[in-house]
Amino acid sequence: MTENQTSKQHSCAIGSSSASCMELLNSQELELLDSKMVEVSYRKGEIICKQGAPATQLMIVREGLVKIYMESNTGENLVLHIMPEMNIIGLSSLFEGNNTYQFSAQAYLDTRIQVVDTATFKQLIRSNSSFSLKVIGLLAEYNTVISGRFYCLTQKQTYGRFADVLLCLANRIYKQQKFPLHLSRKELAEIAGMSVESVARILTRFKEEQLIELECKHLNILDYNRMFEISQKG
Amino acid sequence: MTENQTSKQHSCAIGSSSASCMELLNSQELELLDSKMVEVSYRKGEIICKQGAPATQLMIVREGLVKIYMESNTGENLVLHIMPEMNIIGLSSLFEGNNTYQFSAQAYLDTRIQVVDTATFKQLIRSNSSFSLKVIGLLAEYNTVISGRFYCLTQKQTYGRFADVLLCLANRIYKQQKFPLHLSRKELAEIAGMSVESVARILTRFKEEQLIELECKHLNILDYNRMFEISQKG
DNA sequence: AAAAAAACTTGATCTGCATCAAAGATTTAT
DNA sequence: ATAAATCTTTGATGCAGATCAAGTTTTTTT
Repeated sequence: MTENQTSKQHSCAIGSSSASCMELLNSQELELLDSKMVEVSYRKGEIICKQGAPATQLMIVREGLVKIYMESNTGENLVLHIMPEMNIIGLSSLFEGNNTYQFSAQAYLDTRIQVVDTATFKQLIRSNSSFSLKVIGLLAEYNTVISGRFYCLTQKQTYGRFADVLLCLANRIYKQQKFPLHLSRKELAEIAGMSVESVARILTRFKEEQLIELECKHLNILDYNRMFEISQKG
Repeated sequence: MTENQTSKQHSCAIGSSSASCMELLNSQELELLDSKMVEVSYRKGEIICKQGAPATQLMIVREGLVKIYMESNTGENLVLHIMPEMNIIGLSSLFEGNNTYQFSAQAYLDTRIQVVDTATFKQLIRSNSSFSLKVIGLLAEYNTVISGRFYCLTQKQTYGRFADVLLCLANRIYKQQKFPLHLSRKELAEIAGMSVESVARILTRFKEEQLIELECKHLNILDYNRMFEISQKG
């Protein structure tokens, strides 16, 4: 009996692929890229790009962790995506008639970014079909990530969404069941799309039920299976 | 004084671009495509592809209107996207490790679809860089559409979302302020992400306030500006 | 044309979660 | 070390919108 496919959705904001598309470029193309590219470093918390600004360049994350989010009039942000290294910010402005960023980006950690103008990037796409195919793959993956989050934040309720976030941190970022919880309650709330108070309540509940252990800023998922179950049930 | 960029978001499920990427193919490539392609017709309401099924092919919408949605265990669907002709279903399965569709597709109207296998499609991407760039543009646009909907369905409340839907129908589909309302309340509810009862209540309210007129299945937006305002305020 | 089924409307109730409020813990500044 | 500021927890309240229920209209079937 196969599990219902629809239950596989999770709100993890991080994609699973990792290979860089840059390694598909030949030396000549790399040279072009190098000559056009600028490297910029951001400190934790700094804004990398701003919703509404002209989208003339792409930003390649070389190191760090970046939050891609939409700002709302109410000051509450919607996190679309979290990007570790080897991801590209701004691919969606490669479509005609999209001359401004529809999102902002902020560094979660100290982050190193390579900036290229869209024209150069398009030139690389034209000249190298493997590169182009890889970019399509990346965009396709971003689509999948956002759709998954869309589903979870609209269909699951708070406990399921929060379980998702914990599993995402464990699986995609730290790759172990015990990990340091650098993110504040506010940041967790933002990712899970809920209020800070809800996060606090859910955490205490999870502790009570011995699903997790939380000491000296380290979170340990004690019962992975039940956590997974909660994330699935919604 | 420029308007806040964030207020420009709308939950319209339909993109704005229209040009086909097929017209960028040369005669040889078109020949290859023709030899590999199969055309299938679907009646209104029929399922075109199913979430969880192996994603081995792409479907080009040549005529009609298609709903792209995610199914949930509760039977409530999440509409990701509505595609008129010249759109491609399944581009997001062009990413490695994505071997099943993460969505279902259903014909809103009688629809004509051209089916191509992913391998052939990838071959075309490799051989024709303009085509490839256009595909990237399409994917980027889909990203934008889904992000916009994601924002609206999570940040706006029912009246704003419903105003969005009416404006989307008027602007993107019928291209006039008075249009036939073929969609049932249930379908409208699904698109706007709310219950059927809420749709009914909002419609009567809009009629009371003389924002719209609804007679013999034709909806007329009487006060476009206020409708727009409502959609913005959320 | 009558009966059955489906779609729509309207009011009443319920509920998940946000918001408000206030106390306790931790971090930062002095 | 002490004070100030920020973050976190916990309880109380409020509300948007879902669900429930029952009646009305429209469509489909026979």
